Amino acid sequence: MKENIRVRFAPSPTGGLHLGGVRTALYNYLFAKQHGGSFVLRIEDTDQGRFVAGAEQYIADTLSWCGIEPDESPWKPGEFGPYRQSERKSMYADYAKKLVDEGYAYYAFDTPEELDNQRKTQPNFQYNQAHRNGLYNSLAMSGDEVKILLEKNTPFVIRIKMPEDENISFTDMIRGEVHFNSSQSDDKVLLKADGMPTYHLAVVVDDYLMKISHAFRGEEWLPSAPVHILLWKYLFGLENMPQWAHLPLILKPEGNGKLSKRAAEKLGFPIFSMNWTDPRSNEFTEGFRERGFLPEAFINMLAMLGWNDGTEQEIFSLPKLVEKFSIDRVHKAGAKFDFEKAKWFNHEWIKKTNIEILLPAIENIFQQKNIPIPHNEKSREIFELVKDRCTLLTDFIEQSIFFFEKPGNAGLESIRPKWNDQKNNFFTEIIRSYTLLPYWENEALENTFKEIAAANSIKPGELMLPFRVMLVGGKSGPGIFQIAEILGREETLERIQTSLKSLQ
RNA sequence: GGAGCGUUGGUCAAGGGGUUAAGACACCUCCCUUUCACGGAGGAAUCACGGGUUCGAUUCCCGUACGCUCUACCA
Repeated sequence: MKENIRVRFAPSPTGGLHLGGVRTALYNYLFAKQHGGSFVLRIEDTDQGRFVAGAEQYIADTLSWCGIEPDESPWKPGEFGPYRQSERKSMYADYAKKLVDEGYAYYAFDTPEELDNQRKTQPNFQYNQAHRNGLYNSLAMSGDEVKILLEKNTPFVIRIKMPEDENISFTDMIRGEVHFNSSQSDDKVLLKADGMPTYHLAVVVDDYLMKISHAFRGEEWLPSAPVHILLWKYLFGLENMPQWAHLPLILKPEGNGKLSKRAAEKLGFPIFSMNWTDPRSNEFTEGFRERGFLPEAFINMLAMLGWNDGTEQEIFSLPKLVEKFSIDRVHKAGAKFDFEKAKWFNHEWIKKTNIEILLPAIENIFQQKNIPIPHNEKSREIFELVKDRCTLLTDFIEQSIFFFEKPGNAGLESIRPKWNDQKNNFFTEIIRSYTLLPYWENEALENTFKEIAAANSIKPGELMLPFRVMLVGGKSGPGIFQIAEILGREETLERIQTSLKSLQ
């Protein structure tokens, strides 16, 4: 075990941050913090052509929303910068050349078109030991030929020369021993024609230069691990290689396969942490945050997708996760994402979070919808009353809107069929009694209501629903006398009166 | 096609040679509430298949099936 724990998260900004990416970041962070180490954020923006403007900021914002603060990042450089791969460009070519000089890699002059042709004519074509001698590279030609081509500035890539039939194995922190045969992998491109490294070269060089001790990434990287292992062996020595952990994938809920934006869209749930507009297509995607998720619930839900602490506990705060997390309890198998369960986590967090803390987010939601609400004790009281019925932050609107806006007349239609003079008289009398009520308070309201009902020989049950519809406009919600109490005498009486008129 | 990885209810999962195979989400029933939620009680539902090893496999081993990932000058 290395002395200094340094865990890196190296997202590509080409597609923004999906659920899987945030979970990788989270696990990286948990592991680093738990061991008193550093969480290093490095941006893999090697592929300039597909670089998405604004993605970097988006990644920063996401992590910040989740409460995950990197110890080192492009915006908070440590001593191992720069932290943006595009700014590290000059560091890679020398290592690639060194590999060529030592016989571990070679120049390849084949154009992409030529290779495309090979793949068309040979279904399972691979640039590997079986084919490389018949291709246009420095292994298949004389040293003089190579020199001439290089002097003429012929475009080239540098490829790793995969050894023949060599056993490559390493210990994955989640999967244990994993074995590969070197003949299975093709000769991956290390340095592209534009001088930029591919991911394969870049991770290894960057992880070495940044003294990374632990590298966690998605399971999709497992098949290319042997290339990375070899590179470590050739360049820096296996003893300096970070410990690997390949995290299981997050799968889509229906059918099988990796969770994708398409799948999420089809089933109507977010896949991005926050709203995201793709600058290339202008396509807008709603995020978990705007959908009404609490960051605490978001990371809690993510953490539990592939890990648990072995007890029955499911609700964990970030500090608790740091305390309890253990990489060897992470699952090997992928987990299907379940939006219902995600909502359950949010519901639990809303219920346990103090209204004072929730208030800014709630007010924000109302503001987004252009519904003005007063910032006062009464609002707090209202939200406290409806809190337990809200699964998403956005539910606060639906659950409490009638406190802030008068309900329309539409709801009255549902009670009109059973409406009669007897009920009309009852409510007329209610208005009179409520006007005279010394204390406008829940229990007094209920008692009076029942007394008058009894005096008129009507079952209270037949009157409660009409009363509710008059005040709220719908058939559900908190206790109706509690609602009336908060609404206040004036507003309550006015709503009854308006309804009575409408029902004539 | 090849390689790697995986497989406990519909979903997330605990367990890991002998268990009535936890718990959560979702679903159903009942209670609470003169509403709807919340809450409470209960219910239905699972070890992919076939061989070993063993007194005994869901658990260990080997196959098979199925699924996923990768197989780009993308990450």
